[in-house]
Amino acid sequence: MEKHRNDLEDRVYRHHAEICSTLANPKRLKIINILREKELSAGELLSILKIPKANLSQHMALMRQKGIVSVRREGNMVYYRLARPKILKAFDLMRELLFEVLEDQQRLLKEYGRRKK
Amino acid sequence: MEKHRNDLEDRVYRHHAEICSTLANPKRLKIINILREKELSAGELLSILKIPKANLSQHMALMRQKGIVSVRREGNMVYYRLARPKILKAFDLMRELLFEVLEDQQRLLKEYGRRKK
DNA sequence: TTTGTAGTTTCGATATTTCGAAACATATAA
DNA sequence: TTATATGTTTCGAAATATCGAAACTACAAA
Repeated sequence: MEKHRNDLEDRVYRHHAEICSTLANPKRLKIINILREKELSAGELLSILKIPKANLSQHMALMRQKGIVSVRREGNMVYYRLARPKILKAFDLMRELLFEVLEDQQRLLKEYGRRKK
Repeated sequence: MEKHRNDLEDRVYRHHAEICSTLANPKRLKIINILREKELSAGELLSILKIPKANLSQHMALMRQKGIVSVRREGNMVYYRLARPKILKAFDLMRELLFEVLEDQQRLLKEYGRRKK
């Protein structure tokens, strides 16, 4: 009864970690940022990213499965778009966090340097 | 000259991915959530988490290195705290995103079920 | 039907992450 | 000093993630 709550809590943390993992890859982040403005076909993404199409397809399959992107078929082509606006909020927030950290580290390095070794 | 911009852009995406990776683990997320309210010593975290202390130390070292937590020594003990408020914004936003995705998936399952197989 | 275009899936090799065990470090107490 | 309490680091094994190559699928045009 208490155990169940913990199991549930742990499952939530695992899902939480999974959705973070989905963002934890440079190519996928780049794809998300490219899809920021408008939906694009796989081919259009390929011409921007210059990676093998099998690899793109793998990343897109993962993001589709995790609810990050949605798909629309039109004839031969497959169009991808971000599945929800919050993806971009997450992308932007994580990048802000990154810059905060980098600035802090810069600042620390300078202070340390000022102490003449 | 154009190459350099791309290299820089790719390096930013790699760093961006790294900071996402730091959140992409259930234990670390739990630790972040526990540190939401106040700083805690390693021992206090251990008594909540019930994991081996070497393992906790590994996670804390990683988060320290990535600028997620800060440390304060006091005698024997080491106190950890979140290094910046934006960590919690990120934690909360990612969890909201998770719930949005889960709700969507639930909804899809129901709609699909209504179609009688 | 055959061919071509656009994209996906599977397989196996490599790289990265996670974690327990054991050794190590550091500060306090006896 | 020696012992104890609190953490950390290193090492190697297991689990996960990434990716290229090749086979495969879906649709359209000839």
